[in-house]
Amino acid sequence: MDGLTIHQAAELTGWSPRMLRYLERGGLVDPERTPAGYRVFGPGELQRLRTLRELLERFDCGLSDVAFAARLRNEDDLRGELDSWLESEPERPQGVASEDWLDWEQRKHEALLAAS
Amino acid sequence: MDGLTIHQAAELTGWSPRMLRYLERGGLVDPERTPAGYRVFGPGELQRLRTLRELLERFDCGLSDVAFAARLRNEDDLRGELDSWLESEPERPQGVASEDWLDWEQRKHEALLAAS
DNA sequence: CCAACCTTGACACGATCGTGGTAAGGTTTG
DNA sequence: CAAACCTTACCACGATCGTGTCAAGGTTGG
Repeated sequence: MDGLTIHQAAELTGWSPRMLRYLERGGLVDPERTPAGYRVFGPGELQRLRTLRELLERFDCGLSDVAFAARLRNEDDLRGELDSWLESEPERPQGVASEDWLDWEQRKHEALLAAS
Repeated sequence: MDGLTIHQAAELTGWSPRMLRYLERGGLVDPERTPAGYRVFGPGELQRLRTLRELLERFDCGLSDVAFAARLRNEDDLRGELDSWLESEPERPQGVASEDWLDWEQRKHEALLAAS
């Protein structure tokens, strides 16, 4: 057997064995199995696991976010509809905020100061 | 004033006023304001809100998912890294599962039956 | 000026997420 | 065969999400 056990993989990637199983349930990793059902992690999987860790921390996002990004790649209609919905976002006035808005912000600050 | 108040918009879109404010906090909608700070919803925003409802139900996803999709559009490096991570996914054997895996599945069923 | 709106902020509550632990049982190895 | 692994299946717990409700106060229209 030329692969690592779940504990060894955990040791080398920084994940806990518990989390490695959780990641598998979420479809984010998919190790091979021995005939007896033991998970076997190869070098590629180790790299993916380390990179995943780095990704999550660097961009401060959750596993469900990554899982959803995976959905976006696989489900074409979801990606399409979602993309066109986001496309239609009416961008706020690109210049300075409207006088009205400034006015409102200003009043808010006054109110805050008055309250303290 | 040629826009709708938050209650009217709620009535017409199926969202609650509470949720409309929540959606705004999440950056998923961004209504104009009157000088006094009252939200003003235009026809475009109403349409977006209805479409959002439909999206969420049709694809069974959450607001945070949509918000994350928005992040993906705006943050190029996030999209890039995430995409290349997903790209590297070692696809499971495209054909039938390996004999080993089948074997394992079979044993699992036996174990389950034996337990009951 | 008063009723009926609107605003923000807070508390609350069930559901899910990310994690850990532990139990019950199969496997591998010295 | 016993120790040290592995497996799945649970219970638990804090954090966050999606929602409702309520309080305290500003705005507006009859």
